[in-house]
Amino acid sequence: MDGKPYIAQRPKRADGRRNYDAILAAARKAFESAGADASLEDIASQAGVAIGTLYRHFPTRASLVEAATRDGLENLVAHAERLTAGPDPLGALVAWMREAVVHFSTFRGLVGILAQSMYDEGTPSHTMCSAMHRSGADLLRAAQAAGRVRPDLTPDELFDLLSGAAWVREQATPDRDGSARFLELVLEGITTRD
Amino acid sequence: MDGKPYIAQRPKRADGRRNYDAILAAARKAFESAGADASLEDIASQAGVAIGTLYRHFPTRASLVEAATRDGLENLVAHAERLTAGPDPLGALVAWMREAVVHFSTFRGLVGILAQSMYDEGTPSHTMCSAMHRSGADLLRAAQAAGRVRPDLTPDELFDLLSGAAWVREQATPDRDGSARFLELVLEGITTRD
DNA sequence: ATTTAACCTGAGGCGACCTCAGGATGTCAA
DNA sequence: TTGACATCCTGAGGTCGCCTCAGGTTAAAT
Repeated sequence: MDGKPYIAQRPKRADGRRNYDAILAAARKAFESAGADASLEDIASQAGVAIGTLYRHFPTRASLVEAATRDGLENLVAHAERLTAGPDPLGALVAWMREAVVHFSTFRGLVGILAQSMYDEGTPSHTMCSAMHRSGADLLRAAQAAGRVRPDLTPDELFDLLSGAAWVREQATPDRDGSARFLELVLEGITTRD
Repeated sequence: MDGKPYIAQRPKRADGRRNYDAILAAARKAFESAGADASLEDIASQAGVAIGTLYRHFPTRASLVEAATRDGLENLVAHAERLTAGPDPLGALVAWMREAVVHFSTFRGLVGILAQSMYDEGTPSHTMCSAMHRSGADLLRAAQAAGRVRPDLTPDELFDLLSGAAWVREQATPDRDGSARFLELVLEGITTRD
């Protein structure tokens, strides 16, 4: 039905690159303070650019979100690769899960977009989500092979748990952030008894 | 600063009541199919009423959501009271949790509103949320007293877990609903070892 | 029948989204 | 240096949803 999902790529011309970067910086700031549904017109004007220019580089809101979060998620995947095949599979999985929850809740509304993208190809973030899925699955498999995590837990279920934790974190206020405890309780449920 | 939160109450005049009910019915339908951010103008026109009439009865979206979900949540609270002091505290808690997750995810976006209302007085749904909080806390306390649930779990944490499960359910597609498994894993984490 | 408080209407201002025709400009090759 | 052109930028304007309010209508009480 549709073509491949649009992935924003840095433009060739100097002014294009400048504006692309300015928009991305403004978007990161705006998303962080106003959530994923921040005003695109605000972002454009904050970047010192007309609204049409923003749409030129990022035809959809999802493509802008993808570009704004790509680096962080790439780091997450890279970190997973560094952790894989370490001496402590359970510790690696747990550390990675904690980190993932933080990245998933970079700003309000992100985790919903990622959860959507995880199983919906044709979404800008789908590529990165798939990579994360693989990373998480690898770490999970290793921890299961070591007998430290219940063997019937699937990667999909792992991501449901991570997403839930990230969502709770998203809802948190400065005085009330239950996400750390949330993850702790979840870990209690998925690790095997000593 | 502000007065008490607005709680929609059925109006006195016959035409007022008629419209109030029609709006509520239209809202329930719209929320179910389009989520909590359904168009209020659509709801009004679906109810055969001008937009001003909708705003007369429900000055804010939150007040309409509250009215649309009050019955269901009242049932949930009533059910909790029926379950309290039964012979099987853990079974009661688990049954109630399952039911709560279903109610929290009646439509897309609801659980976020409820999570917000839980700790924010001055919100239409706060009253009902507090009642639920008490209900859940009672069931939790009973299960803990029976030694079936870890004693360090607080009601706030219980609601974080429930909200997380409901959010996962909200994201689910017909072919992929991990919320039941989510709850199962969570229960594994909060129940005491046999 | 009169009165009146409750109720209803819908035009209109606002902000956000998104498109597109027309103009500006960097880049590259000659 | 100078075209030539593809890339890029602009911002007016159509659409939609939110919300208000001045003016008209009506149920219900006396």
